[in-house]
Amino acid sequence: MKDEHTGRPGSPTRRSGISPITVRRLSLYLRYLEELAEKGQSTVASRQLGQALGLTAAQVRKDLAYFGQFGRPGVGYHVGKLANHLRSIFGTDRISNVAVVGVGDLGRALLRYRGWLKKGFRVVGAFDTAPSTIGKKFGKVAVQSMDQLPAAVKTHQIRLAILAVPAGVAQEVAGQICRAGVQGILNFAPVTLNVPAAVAVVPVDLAVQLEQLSYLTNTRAPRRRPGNRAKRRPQP
Amino acid sequence: MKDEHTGRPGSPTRRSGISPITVRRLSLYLRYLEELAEKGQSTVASRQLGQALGLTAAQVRKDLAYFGQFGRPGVGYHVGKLANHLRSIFGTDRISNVAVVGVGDLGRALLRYRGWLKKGFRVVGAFDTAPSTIGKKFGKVAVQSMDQLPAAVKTHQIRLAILAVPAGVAQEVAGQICRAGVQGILNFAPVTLNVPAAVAVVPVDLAVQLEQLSYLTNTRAPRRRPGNRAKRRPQP
DNA sequence: ATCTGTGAAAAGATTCACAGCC
DNA sequence: GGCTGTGAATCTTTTCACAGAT
Repeated sequence: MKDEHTGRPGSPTRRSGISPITVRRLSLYLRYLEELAEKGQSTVASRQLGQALGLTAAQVRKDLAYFGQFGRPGVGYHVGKLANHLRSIFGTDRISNVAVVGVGDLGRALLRYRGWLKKGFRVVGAFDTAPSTIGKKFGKVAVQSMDQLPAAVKTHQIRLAILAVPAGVAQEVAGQICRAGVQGILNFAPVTLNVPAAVAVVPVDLAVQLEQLSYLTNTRAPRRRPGNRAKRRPQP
Repeated sequence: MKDEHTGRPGSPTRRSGISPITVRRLSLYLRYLEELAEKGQSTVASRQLGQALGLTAAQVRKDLAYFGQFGRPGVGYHVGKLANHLRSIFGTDRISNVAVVGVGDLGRALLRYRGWLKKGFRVVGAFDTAPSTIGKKFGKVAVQSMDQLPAAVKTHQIRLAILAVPAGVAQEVAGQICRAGVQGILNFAPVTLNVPAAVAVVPVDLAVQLEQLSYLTNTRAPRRRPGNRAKRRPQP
């Protein structure tokens, strides 16, 4: 690491020592741990975790060893404790308030989604410019006009914004979001945003994912022949 | 690469020589090239491409050199030709038919989205089990019952499915999709799917992305101090 | 002068393999 | 027996740097 402050291309904005790719896996661990907790399993070995997620046991151990020693040799990891530790790493051990910006079809779907709280997020505001949507309620929140965003960020302590506006206005709206004091943007618009280094962006471009998928099906064995019994395996 | 056929953990299902991480960047290149094409720019240098997407020029050249020589020294890459080549790599130079499975809020949003065609995808079917949704139309397609999926896959040559069902039934529904002959699944359900090796899966878990974002805002400089003017930079 | 393509070097991520604990 | 944590080895990805094309 040589470029701690600007977040330029070479070093994709790594502040702490944990790489983005590791953080993603940590998320998957947490998801699976929550599943285990519901089933009442209180302890889990790196082997089981890896198998469920399509990773090697060594990978799991390396990832988890990033922050101290959590496992007990001969036993494994304590499901509840490990989950809590992961949450504290993500900062989801306390609830974060979130704004949805752009209330088109996607924005509405996100507003109606009822799984946020369980994951530590609460949608406390929805914002759009279209007069036809302003005032309407989706899920539990009513749509406000964009110029109310800065005030809402302050009064509700909004940390994150979900950007679901058309590509053409995404950069401009992202600017407004940053100026309002939001710390991170989940970007559904198919453009690369330019934001101050203090603001984090995580892109979610459906077209990119579909192209990824299309590429995979394109390069795989074109057609499954009957009798060529394929083994099941967890997704990447 | 040592494990060409099973797609086990260690080798994340690499059939061709291009790594998933490279493929993702190729998608971003295409997106930006389409933008340039609209603006009428006919040629682009690795430097510009990299700058726009937050990558080094060398990275861009390496990625593009994966498939023959496309650039002209002293000039750059031809926007249109490069875009076409990328599309042919993704298999989006011809239109692929897609099914949406699970017509909740998210599924509906996806059905109404009007950007598919431009990217080479056409949603030709929607499937759900809930009697209340069957027969209803969203966007241009009417919802059918799940047991019609296999027939639809055959008659419409459906290659890909978008899975947008609740986590609890995702694995089971994924099985139906695979048995129907679909080659790839874009998985919005927050579970790791187990599918035959012949079927590709690309996961899109919103909670995972939000946790990623939350982690970044958690570990960044907690509050931007005025006067500490942050430079703008493209998102990762 | 500008820009690509590409070996070689550097950096990063994953797997191996085993000492030590339960 | 089973399991973790971790250095060392291996494999992958990125960056450097420059020859050669326009």
